[in-house]
Amino acid sequence: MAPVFGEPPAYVRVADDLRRRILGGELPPGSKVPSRAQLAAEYGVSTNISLQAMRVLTAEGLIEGRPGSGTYVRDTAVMQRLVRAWYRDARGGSPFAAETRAQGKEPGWQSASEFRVPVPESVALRLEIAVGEPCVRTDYTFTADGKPVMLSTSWEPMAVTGGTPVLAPEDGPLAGSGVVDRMRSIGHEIVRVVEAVGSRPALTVEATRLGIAVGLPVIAIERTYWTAERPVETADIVIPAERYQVVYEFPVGSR
Amino acid sequence: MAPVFGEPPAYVRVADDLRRRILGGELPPGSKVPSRAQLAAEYGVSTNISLQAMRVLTAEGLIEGRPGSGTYVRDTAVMQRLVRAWYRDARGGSPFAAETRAQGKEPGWQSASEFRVPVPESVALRLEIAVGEPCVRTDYTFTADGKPVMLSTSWEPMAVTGGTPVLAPEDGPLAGSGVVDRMRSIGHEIVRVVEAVGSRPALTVEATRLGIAVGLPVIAIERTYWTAERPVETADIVIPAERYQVVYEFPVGSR
DNA sequence: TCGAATTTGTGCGTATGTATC
DNA sequence: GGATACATACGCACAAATTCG
Repeated sequence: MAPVFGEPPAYVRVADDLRRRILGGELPPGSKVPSRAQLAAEYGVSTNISLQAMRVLTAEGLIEGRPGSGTYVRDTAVMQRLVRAWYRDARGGSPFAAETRAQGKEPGWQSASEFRVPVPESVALRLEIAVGEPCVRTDYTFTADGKPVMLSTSWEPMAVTGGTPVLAPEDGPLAGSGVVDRMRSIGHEIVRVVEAVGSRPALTVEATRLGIAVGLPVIAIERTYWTAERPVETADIVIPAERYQVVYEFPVGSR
Repeated sequence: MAPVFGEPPAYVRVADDLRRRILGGELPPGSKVPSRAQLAAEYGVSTNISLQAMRVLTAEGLIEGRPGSGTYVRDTAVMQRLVRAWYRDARGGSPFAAETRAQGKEPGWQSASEFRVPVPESVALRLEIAVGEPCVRTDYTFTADGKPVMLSTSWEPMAVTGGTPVLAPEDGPLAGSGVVDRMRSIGHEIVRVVEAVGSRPALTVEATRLGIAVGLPVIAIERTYWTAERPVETADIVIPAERYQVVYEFPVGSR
């Protein structure tokens, strides 16, 4: 049948109705979606239309096909929350550990630093330094109960930390402390943090480290710590979007 | 030809190679992608495989078909920022307008309210009310220079605003003001806001309203305003992730 | 100006392989 | 082993839009 001008294509019609049935609770999570043949009969279309409609819902993450078995409504993943409250850094210490323990999971992380790394342009702009300036780059993998939940790549100009005991975040007297404490110990008082939150498909390297499929959306946060004068640290933080929300909380009305 | 076990399907192979050519610069933004017939000849597959491969890349937002003309590599959009600073709501007024003007664009919005809507479970949990309680639901479409940039669906319990002049956000003496001002005028002092930021593929209805392809990632924010006692408003905010970052800024170190 | 060719978008029927029950 | 279901793949057809001679 040729598409009819002026109304949505058949596969969109079927997808929309299936979505309505799923979101409306008629087809709860875990339940089996009618097979292609059944859908074709129900809606008076060919099985290829059922297929196309199901592909749309699969791309939306609503359903999941299991060959030979059937197509099922995906479980509404219990969203974990990563809290980034306004008061978070005010207390010092490493934010991630406290957050994770508060949710009853055991935090952990691995990190590795590289020194005198020439800073790439995108990072140089954020740190307000010249392209190629030497920096300390530190790669983190954060885990909760042993499973990776967050990646972070941190950049600090050698001009700031060079020759100090806190040159490498994982060494020295303040190992494991947050950026705020480390910077304060060498005379840089951090007064604000800016987080730019975006979302994009996971790169191959990120997907591997996080144990997810390539191309699934991740939440990408560009975080920059500022003293009164200048940015002193910036980091690219990557979180699998499917499992996590990032929660910001701040006060209102104190004027 | 039947799929060969152990290696990726033909349409994935074609999609992967096309993606490589696009990201590698061989096919720059704006350039024309080979037609279905050309691709089929190039890769030795049927035109349906070309079609399926192109559908994958379309879903990823890399290419865009123009009927009768061809398929083109999409322009890499410039990333705009939506600022949600800690001090934002402290000043009153509508946050979106000021933010947008600050970036040199003309803000606008349409809204429509519906009354005595029984609240669905997901929203009831956030508002800490019983499922089915009557609420005012308001749908917003926010625009910058006439182009839609943000959707929002707001929920307010009738138990809070019923019988007051600010029942509908777009009517009354404080039309166009922010939630904080409207609530204060009826004796509810908002003291904090919580925003849970996630990312997921766009639903069809959202993609249509935002003018993006279905399935492209959107940033989904669940925002809830709290008085000292209870949540009084919650909203689902949807922003195309491709074009926007959401920026949070807050102070550090005042302890 | 008009019509033919091209291209995308949509839709149907069929065949085959593999997984599950 | 057989029935069912999903995933992949091909060939064909047609409508609408664009392009070009």
